[in-house]
Amino acid sequence: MEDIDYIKENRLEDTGFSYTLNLIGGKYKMQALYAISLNHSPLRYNAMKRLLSPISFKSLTNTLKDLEHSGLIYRKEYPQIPPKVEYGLTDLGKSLIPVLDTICTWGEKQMK
Amino acid sequence: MEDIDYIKENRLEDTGFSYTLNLIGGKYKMQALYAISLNHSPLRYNAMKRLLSPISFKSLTNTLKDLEHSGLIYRKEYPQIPPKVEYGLTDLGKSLIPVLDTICTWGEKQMK
DNA sequence: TGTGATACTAACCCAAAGGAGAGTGTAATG
DNA sequence: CATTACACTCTCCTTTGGGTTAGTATCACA
Repeated sequence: MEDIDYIKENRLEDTGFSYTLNLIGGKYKMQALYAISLNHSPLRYNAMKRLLSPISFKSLTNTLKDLEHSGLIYRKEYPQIPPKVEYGLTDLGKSLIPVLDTICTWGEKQMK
Repeated sequence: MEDIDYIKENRLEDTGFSYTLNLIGGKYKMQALYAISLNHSPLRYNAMKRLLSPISFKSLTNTLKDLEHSGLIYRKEYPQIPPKVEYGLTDLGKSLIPVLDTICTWGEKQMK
């Protein structure tokens, strides 16, 4: 009984659930990924900012950094002036899109 | 161009995406739903607390209230002493389980 | 007799998330 | 000659989420 409770307690924290949410939980992470996906090609910083409006510089930068560190997006810098930076989905990031789709689809069904 | 940008800006906020996340975004909401689902029957308050440990009373209460107001779970009170209250999935809540499954499954795949 | 189980609520506090606004350097555009 | 665009960074401020602790009423059990 004690044992079972103990195991159960730790169960939920160890599901793929928390793992996934650690990567894409947060206010804008899923939206950022989805925005790139909908665009069918990499997005530049300011384009992202407009799409995720009313996101702030700070949040956008943090969001992109987190997603990059998680390996879900890549950052490509072009040595130009004025600067140009593109953010695109990695293979890992692409593998998440079906998941995001189910979230989006469920919501759309309920909205009407 | 202006028009397109304007439309695109508002797009992401109006997707089913944000709708869904407003309902199940947050630290424990998905876990709470998933816990009930895994249990295959309604859960009592303290049982939930143990499963979602280390959740606090306050967070659990808020989580349950929000989910109830969203129509994803129901609350059934038995007029007993000591009190007994059960929380179960509504049909709407059940319809979300497949979505939660995809999130969980993706995470499990990546964890190994 | 007193301890624990039940399902909470209320008051207070803290840390982290997020927003606002200014600044950077260069180059094309009006 | 001034403005705009680009991709940010930095500092300060506010908001929010969540934790901690204490307390409630009643009954069963040791």
